[in-house]
Amino acid sequence: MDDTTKIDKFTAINELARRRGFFWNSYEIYGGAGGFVAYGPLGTRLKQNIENKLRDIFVKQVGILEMESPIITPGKVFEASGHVTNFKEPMVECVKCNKRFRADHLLEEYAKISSVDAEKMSLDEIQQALEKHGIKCPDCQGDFNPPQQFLTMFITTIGPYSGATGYGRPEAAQGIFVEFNRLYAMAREKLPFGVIQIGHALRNEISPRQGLIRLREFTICDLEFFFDPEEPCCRLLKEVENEILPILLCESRLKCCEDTLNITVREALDRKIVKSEWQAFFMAMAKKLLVEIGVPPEKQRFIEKLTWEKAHYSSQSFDQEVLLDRHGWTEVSGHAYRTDYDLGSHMKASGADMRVFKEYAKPVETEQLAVKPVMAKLGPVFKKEAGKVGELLAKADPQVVKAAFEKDGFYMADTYKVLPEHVDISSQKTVERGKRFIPHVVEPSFGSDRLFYVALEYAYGVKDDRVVMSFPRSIAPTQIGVYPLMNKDGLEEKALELQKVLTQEGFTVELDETGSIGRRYARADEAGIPLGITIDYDTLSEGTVTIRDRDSWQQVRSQIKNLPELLHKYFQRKINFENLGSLVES
RNA sequence: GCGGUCUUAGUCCAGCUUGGUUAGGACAUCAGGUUCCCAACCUGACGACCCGGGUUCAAAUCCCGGAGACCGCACCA
Repeated sequence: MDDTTKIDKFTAINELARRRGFFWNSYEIYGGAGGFVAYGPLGTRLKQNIENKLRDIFVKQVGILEMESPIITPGKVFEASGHVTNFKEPMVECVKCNKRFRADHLLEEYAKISSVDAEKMSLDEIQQALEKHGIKCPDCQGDFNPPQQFLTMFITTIGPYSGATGYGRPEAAQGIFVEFNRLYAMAREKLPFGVIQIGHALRNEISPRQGLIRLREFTICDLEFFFDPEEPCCRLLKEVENEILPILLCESRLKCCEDTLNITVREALDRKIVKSEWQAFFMAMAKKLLVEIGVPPEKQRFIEKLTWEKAHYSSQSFDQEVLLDRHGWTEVSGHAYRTDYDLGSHMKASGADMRVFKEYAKPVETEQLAVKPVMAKLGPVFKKEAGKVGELLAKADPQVVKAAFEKDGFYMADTYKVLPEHVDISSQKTVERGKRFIPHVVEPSFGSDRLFYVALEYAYGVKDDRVVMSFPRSIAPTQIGVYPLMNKDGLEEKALELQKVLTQEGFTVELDETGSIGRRYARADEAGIPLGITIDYDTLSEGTVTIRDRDSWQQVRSQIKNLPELLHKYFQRKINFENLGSLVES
């Protein structure tokens, strides 16, 4: 990676992206709209490859179930989940300098009202509190306008009636939670299991900036992993326990210290820095994912979220951050321990039972003394009062009743004198086969567009004044370029033939026959094509081709008939470039 | 939302101060020629003044409004 690039990478990449069709701002012909982007041919493939990498890791390797649910969501869902309350921010604006502040933050800071209390306050209450404590604009001491709510969810109407409020989902997670019962059935009613959803989400950001980093419409990858809080052990932990997690802890952050603690997954758990084994597992997997899309471990870290930074549902949160050239440390994934908050909320609001049944290893048999009123005896004695006496006896503590009989020969139920023959005191067996509980959830959540941008930035390099996009071979939007050295003598036909063969083998292949060979290599480098295969006169006479490596610009010579097998191995990372043929001396 | 800087072909930039014929260059793209293993060369083609309004005989240029971009502040569950 070239760290001495002169212009900043954000600018260079945005320019390259527009020129080569990775992505650009949407609606340009109408002047553009902030926070919306379009992906071009190269970008779409790269983004798909990154998302498929995520699928490969989580769906194929870990066995997470994938699902897809609607973006438009009935109001009730986000009322239950707490988003309608929490995605609203009370804001005040200074009449003098027009600066805007979070009203709840002002109350916390200047009136020492806790964030929990501040969140519960209505707009009127906030205004009264601001006046009562004489809070003015911290910048210019000006007065504030009345507080207003800013809702960061997109709101719409479902169907023709204005009563049916719908929201554009700000996360894909709720789409999973609301379908929990069916998904649990798909998982054959066994914990733990996870569900992932990759899809669009909408957040009406106040001012989206920074290109792909903050969008109003973006692709989110939410993975909800459900487990039994009494069995929090992660069966896959062994695979990652020695993986190093670079963590920036709350306590360091509060001291304004940026030093990360580099500890293994095992240590982080032992020292209770990460509370949940599964959360630690997913953090380790997230680190691996980023390495696979081209971000070296030393450019990654996890930052523990401070209490007031955490989402309303989260008990412990870490953000995975990647160091970017212009924006510094930037969040690419969030890891939240959502406990049973979401399922609990939906259960309460919808009335659906979202608990799971857990069978005990052995049924629990409990034997207890029970007082059973013998109504046949009670009736004649207490007449109309018999029912009431029966009730009193049923509620009484059997031990106390028994002791009273032994000591006094009778038991006083309220004012009624009960004799031993009026009741049956015997031990009763109850068998409990299991219990019902709400699973806990850990959630890794990735921003697909950010992963995409990060992949571009880390692939970006300059060699001999040429831009080379060194994507890892597993995510490169185009895998192979095929070039006839010249457009005559049958070289073109041979190239076309090879392209067809390789395409049928399942590779993404591009044929480029215009311009000098050097120009075509340069084009390919910019598009990040890892391998270039050139058809020359020796191809016609000896059946060999040259294969060029994007990053080293080295070439090897290989038999054309061996290509499919060699290339499959290369893209499966079983062999490296040097193994593709014999090195051509330059 | 505020303040600063900015917006001209696919991309990057010049022109604007001082209004005036056909808005200039580089790269990219396409066609033809030539060359043939790292952006060679020649000929040609394609292609732009962010939007709206105003001033003026005349606006890329001056004025007003809007949209968008970047930086800083604020916001980002």
